[in-house]
Amino acid sequence: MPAAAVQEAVGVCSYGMQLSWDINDPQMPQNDNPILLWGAVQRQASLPTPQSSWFKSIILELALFDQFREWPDGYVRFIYSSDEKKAQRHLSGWAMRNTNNHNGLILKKSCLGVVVCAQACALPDGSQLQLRPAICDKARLKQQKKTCPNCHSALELIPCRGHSGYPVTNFWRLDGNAIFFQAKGVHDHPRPESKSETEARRSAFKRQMASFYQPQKKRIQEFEVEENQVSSGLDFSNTPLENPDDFDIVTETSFPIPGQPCPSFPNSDAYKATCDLATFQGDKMPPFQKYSSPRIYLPRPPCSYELANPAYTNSSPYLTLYKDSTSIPNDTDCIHPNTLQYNVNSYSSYERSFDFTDKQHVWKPSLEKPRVVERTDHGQFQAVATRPYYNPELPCRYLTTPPPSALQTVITTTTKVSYQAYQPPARKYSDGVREAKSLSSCGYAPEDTGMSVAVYPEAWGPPATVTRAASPSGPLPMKTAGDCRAIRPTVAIPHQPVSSRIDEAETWDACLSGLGSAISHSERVGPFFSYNNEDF
DNA sequence: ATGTGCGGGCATG
DNA sequence: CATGCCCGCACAT
Repeated sequence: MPAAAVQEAVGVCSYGMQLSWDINDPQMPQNDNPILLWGAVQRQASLPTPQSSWFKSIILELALFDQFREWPDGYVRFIYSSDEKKAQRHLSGWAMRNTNNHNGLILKKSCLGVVVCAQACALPDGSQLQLRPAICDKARLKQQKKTCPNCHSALELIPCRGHSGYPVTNFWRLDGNAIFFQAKGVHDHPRPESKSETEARRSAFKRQMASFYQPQKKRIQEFEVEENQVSSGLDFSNTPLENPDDFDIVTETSFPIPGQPCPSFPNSDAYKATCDLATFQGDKMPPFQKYSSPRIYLPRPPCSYELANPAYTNSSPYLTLYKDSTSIPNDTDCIHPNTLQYNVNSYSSYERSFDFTDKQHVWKPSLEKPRVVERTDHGQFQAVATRPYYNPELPCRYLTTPPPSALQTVITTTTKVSYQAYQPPARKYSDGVREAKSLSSCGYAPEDTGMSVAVYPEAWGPPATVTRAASPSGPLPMKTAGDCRAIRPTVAIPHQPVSSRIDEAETWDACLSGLGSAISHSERVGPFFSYNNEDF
């Protein structure tokens, strides 16, 4: 998806965030005049002419719609194209369940949180279990009766209390050719496994098991006899394993070992099947447990990692690996440096936000436990900010402008405590910011896109304040983002030195070539890039 | 079996 | 009245 990558690369925050609207507004902003829009983009961004058609189409797409975000967090708003499949399905990486808001026009979903090991046991790689809560109520109850695949202690559902004590809510609204998305609240828990990951593992698990059971029929029958004696979970410790090698379906590259870069992205059935062993404990399981290798039941790559060397540069295997096309990240979230701030602070965000880098660079397991909530005397859960509260509107070029009044009004009038007043402890905040700064200036967008694009907001040319062009007849005022120099990107190819000073013309050339290479690269590695999508 | 969306109903402030 | 949340139902995957 070149456009998504480019949108992130050029530092465009989000289209939705630059217009003032609220999901409850009777009239949603319209942007139905691409011609005028293009003119505005050209003028305000001082784009060189003529532009190639592909560039124009990308700019238009970027200007008109946001690229889908799988992990929205904070009080954010996006406007997706009504053609966006994931938006049509109201997908989210977070486990969101439908919530009746008695409004047929607006679909409301609330976050279910994340399922963790009640003992917060450390997986062999140092990470911790973060399962996706089942959306269906019955399935979720069933899920909670299971045990941790690692230590067999109980599973615990950490509810989301990120919206003034209530779960984070997401709102979806189809209006014309746009799908409006609005999120309220900041997730106060680790990310669960994404839906696509769950589905991928599930299908892979079935395939793997199908191929496994076929030649092992006789043996499986024997296993099942014993398995029935085991109540639940992955407790196969009492079952025999005649030949462990027979069950070593895990590739050597399936899991990054702490302190050791993972050589390739585990985009294989073996990998997925491995993950299934971790979390699908309710399924019929072959007796793997006896095989002591942690590879057997490790879940997905670690979720609690800290960047061991946040100031690393692109002297890493990055170039080699992306050429190899074996390790392409999938999440288009939070690409631009602005969002790094909270991603770095989010101890669970590394998994996807840095899905690329955490496989190529040395990470260290975080000692931080995922228990981000504790009960208060009132039986409520209280956030114990394992990452600081942040206002996502601020890093998104709203540092000089107040949040949209409409949103503010809605939030303050529909919650018990206004979010402006919410000030959880800002533990590690300064560290996170520092890391973010390091990251944002380290030379390239470190996480995903799988493209060779570097973003240097501070290096953008003459300030060309771009106000997102909306419909001239739009009923709502335009958000004037004073710092929004989004359409004047400086994009570099990764092998270019970060610090090299180039004049403006060269900058623009680099931009174009960078975009071009990005697109060609993204196309080249499409199948890998879409791992986290439904079409992998 | 599970995910998803819809909508009734109830409680709360 | 908005909101949160429970429930059942129908339908899709």
